[in-house]
Amino acid sequence: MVRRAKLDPQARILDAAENTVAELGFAGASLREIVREARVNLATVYYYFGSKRGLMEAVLKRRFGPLREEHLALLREFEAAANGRPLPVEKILEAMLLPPLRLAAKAPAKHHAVTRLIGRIVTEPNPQIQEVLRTQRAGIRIAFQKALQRSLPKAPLADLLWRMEFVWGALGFVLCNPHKLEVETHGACDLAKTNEVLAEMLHFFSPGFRALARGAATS
Amino acid sequence: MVRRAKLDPQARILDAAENTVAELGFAGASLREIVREARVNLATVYYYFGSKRGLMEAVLKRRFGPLREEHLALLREFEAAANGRPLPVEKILEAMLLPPLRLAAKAPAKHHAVTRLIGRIVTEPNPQIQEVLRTQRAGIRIAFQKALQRSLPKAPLADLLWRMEFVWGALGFVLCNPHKLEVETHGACDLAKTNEVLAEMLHFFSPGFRALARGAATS
DNA sequence: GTAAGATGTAAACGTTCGTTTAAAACGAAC
DNA sequence: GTTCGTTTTAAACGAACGTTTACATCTTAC
Repeated sequence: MVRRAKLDPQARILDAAENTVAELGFAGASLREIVREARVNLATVYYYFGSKRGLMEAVLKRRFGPLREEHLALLREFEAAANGRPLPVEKILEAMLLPPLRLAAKAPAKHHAVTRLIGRIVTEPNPQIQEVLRTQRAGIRIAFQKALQRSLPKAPLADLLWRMEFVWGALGFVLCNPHKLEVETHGACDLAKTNEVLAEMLHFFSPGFRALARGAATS
Repeated sequence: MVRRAKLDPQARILDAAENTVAELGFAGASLREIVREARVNLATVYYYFGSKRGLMEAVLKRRFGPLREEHLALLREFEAAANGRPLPVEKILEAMLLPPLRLAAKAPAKHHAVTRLIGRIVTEPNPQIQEVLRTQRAGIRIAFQKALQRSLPKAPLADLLWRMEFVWGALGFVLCNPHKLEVETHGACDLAKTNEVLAEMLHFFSPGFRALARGAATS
């Protein structure tokens, strides 16, 4: 809390906004609540960010910019190591899942703000926020789709796309409310154990993708 | 629209509230917007539902009550047909997935209100709403967990719980914004084709569960 | 020291929110 | 036709919202 005061007002506002949005959603987070937590004047938000929407965009960009880079970097790293061969689905899945999971684990134990922020976008109703997210994540979806198509050339595109959506959905769901997850499973599911979660997801999703290796699923 | 006027004010309010919540979320949906669409007076909401929260609870209960019944009925039906033998995971998954998917397909083409409502709950920030949902869905989670444990007795509980969360997450995600789904996949993913979606999910998830048949996943 | 530009603040703007009040309109019973 | 309980309505309440304005306070340069 003492160190907080040393940060620029900008950073304090962004942190407070992230926390509040994670807790109350974009519509439910009010500027007055945010500036109270950030210990700045209400007008300061407008000085730095222009409007509530501007602040929310900044909140999202601060997290999704680096996340996007990490996604792409990991994919490129794996592809470089593969020497031109198609990646196994496990590696593609790892590149999809690891960056958000790492972000989740990095967050302080009780404050899953980042995590819940990421999870929240899945169902964000506000069309303006949706648009920001869409542009922020442009390219990511396509990069992974291309990688999967190379890895499973015989798989019908529709099957691949459906399965990608399922993976994103499962990821967003567990990111969204890690505390609820932990409670309802009586501690069996702990999002903080990154490697464990990643392993669970890889073991669960890989067979489903590999079933497509020989072409369309039958029956 | 003409038929709408024949409905009780209660039903009109519930319909309007469902639409508005689906579009704007619980926090974003205002009573004044709802009563405008329902063509009733603002105070009517308080006469029938007591408060905004009461209305929201009624909106949720109207959908989740029958959904819950359908879930349990389907599970019982399959178990009756199995004559005491454990259900194959495909049947359990079908009982999990089919009721919401059917509800989604039943909705009029352009108005995916029910669908998006169900999807929205995944990340609903409001703790009060969360509590309503938790009680509404109590039992469902456990019923499917029990069925899965019977079907895959050697699978570690934690693995089963994780996988169940992934399934719920994937389902919620595709329910949440079917239109976005259709656009971003250029029409390849159409939630209205219930059988197709169900088949995709079954083919994707079953292998992941079956991999647990012989015990814990290794590596 | 002072001028100038960047940064911070207090106070108010108009709007919309959830909620309440008190009275009007209605339908069935006698 | 009057009474009584139910349903509907218009109007207002205080509070909170996003936003703007005008004014203080700093920092830096000359």
